[in-house]
Amino acid sequence: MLRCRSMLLDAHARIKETLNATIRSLWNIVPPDIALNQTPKIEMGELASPVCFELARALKKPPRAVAEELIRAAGGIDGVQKMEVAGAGYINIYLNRAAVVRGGRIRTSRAEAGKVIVEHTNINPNKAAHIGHLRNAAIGDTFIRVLRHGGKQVEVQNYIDNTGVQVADVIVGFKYLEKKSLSEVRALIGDPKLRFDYYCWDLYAKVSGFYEANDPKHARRAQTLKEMEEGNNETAGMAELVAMTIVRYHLATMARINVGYDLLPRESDILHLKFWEKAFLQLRERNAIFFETEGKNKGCWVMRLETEGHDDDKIIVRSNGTVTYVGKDIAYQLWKLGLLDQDFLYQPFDGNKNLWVTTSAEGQAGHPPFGQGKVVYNVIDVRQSYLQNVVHQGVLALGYEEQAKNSIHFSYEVVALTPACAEQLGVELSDEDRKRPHIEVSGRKGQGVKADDLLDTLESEACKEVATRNPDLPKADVDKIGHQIAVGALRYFLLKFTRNAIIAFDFREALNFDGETGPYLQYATVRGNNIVNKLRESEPDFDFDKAYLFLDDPKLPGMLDAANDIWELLYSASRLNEIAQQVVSTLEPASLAKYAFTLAQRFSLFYHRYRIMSETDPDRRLFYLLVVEYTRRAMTNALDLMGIEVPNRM
RNA sequence: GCGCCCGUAGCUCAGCUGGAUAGAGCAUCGGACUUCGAAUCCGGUGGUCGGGAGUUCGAAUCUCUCCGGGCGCACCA
Repeated sequence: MLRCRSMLLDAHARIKETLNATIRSLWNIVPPDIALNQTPKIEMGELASPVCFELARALKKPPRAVAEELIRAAGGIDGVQKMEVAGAGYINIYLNRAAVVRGGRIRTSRAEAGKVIVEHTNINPNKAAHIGHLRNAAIGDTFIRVLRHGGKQVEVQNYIDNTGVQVADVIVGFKYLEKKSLSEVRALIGDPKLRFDYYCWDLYAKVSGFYEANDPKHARRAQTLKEMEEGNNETAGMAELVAMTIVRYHLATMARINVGYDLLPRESDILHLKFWEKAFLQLRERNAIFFETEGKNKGCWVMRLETEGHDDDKIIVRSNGTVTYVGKDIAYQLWKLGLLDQDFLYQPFDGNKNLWVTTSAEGQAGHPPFGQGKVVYNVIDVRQSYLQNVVHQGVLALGYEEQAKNSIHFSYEVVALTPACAEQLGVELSDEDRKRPHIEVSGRKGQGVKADDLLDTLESEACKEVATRNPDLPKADVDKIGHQIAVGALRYFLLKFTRNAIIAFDFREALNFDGETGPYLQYATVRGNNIVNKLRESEPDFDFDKAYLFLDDPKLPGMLDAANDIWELLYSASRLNEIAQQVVSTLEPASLAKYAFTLAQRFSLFYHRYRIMSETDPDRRLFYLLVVEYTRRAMTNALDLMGIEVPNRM
């Protein structure tokens, strides 16, 4: 039997099992899948199964008659108060309300065997981060929080492509466009008045123009890449310095929105430690790649994809012997899955023992075991589906079917700009462009919203609000709360869209703090906390354990049955684990965001409708307090899973 | 040309493996602060779910087709 960690999920399993067994014994047929849906209204029970519609056909009886018979034969189920026939033949299931609420206080989350590796962020270290990168990080970080909540052991990797074309392009900019030496670049980095990642953002945008005018064949890029790969020269030194400096900016930016990592694997180390050679031997031995002796790909090692013909062959090793990005990614993927006979060396990053970086020079002992993932998630936008598929095929071609299945591309759509927003940022648009639903951001052209700029704006707007609402609050507190609200607004904004929706970014929408936004959820939680704080102030001797003890009070079931609106709130609060599990199985963090919003709405409704502190009936007052405690806890947990903090006040 | 994604209210989006009267937010109109804080709450307006056909007891959801839009398919990453 499945190991469930929630009273509700246990109940689901029991209901399905019972109905399944009853159908089998009653009619001697193989039961269809027992779907459990939500009812339209809480008064109709919590769960509904339409299974009798399907059974009616096989049994040639009306659905309602089938439902009657099935309910009678099923008998009682632990946690279920009653089952009823409803509508044209639904089975409506009414849970034992008190049992659900009592079960909600038990929280077990034992660690599960088998490590999960999640790779996210992966920004090319050649310029400042933009909103697209924030979406990736928000999705990836929320996902790892949900996995950990479910008891999974998770390792977070942020891959650093420090020897790629994008870094090379910025180096070309420094060396040939600005004619700067390594020491001059170093001086630039040391200049406290200058944001080096922003500087590179602009420089990178100029490089395409430079190529057009001076180097149409991109010879300088090729030369730079070659020098970077060889190492031990000024170009390689500059690339290393530039890339790792920008990595530090990226980490600082992500830390602002509560995103962190366990390991930074670097492409340069994959090269120097010859991961590719190990992977190449495997691929060649298993005939996963072929040496092409004729045609357009003559002289290359190619991978044959599942499609017909040879036109779609993917080049893995170029005719000049260099490896493509996909080749290196296959090697990295094999390492993550524990299928490569080779490991990195590791060092703490900037002396931080909680964040490690790979190295090919001198490793340090005492690092955690990295890699060897049982399941690997790669959080990468949908435009890379084709390449991810090639990597997947590579793992499969080596015969690792199980590992290929557990190697998952967590894809999501990009962040674009509304035409109005693009123009606001100075992007020139044609009349055609203005009619389009969105304009793609382009790092190459320097078009886009920088992550830190957006965060700065959000923070200053939030601080303004906090200051006007709390005139006597010290500045340090205003800043702290403003920051928390800004992060709440941003992370919720990035999470509320389902992953295959393109976000058309717009400042007005992103800077909104009303309605379906992070601050709304934070506000509801703060209000809940304030009710408790207020009570502590006015009645210092009040014993809060009494509210929890009320769980076992014989009056609780009656009160729950009498108030459908309150029950709906508590039931909603009880579903967090169920939703978290759904996020993992569907790879859809947006459902957590939507859930948390609905919960906040119900909670807001509750504290408007009921006076808690001034309630004169002592039992009723305890009951309401229990509701506040129970719900604010669920809200806080839900927000935490999204990386959003609850301010002390707002 | 091949492949993937999208089309639901004026706008931005939800709608779980098909299920009961298609939901939110924004915008708009009208109400609610002397009682736990109005970043809130209550109510109104607003939808032939892109068109058509099919499967089904039942379709926004599945299949086909057409229309409209986005993205991918390099000896770039």
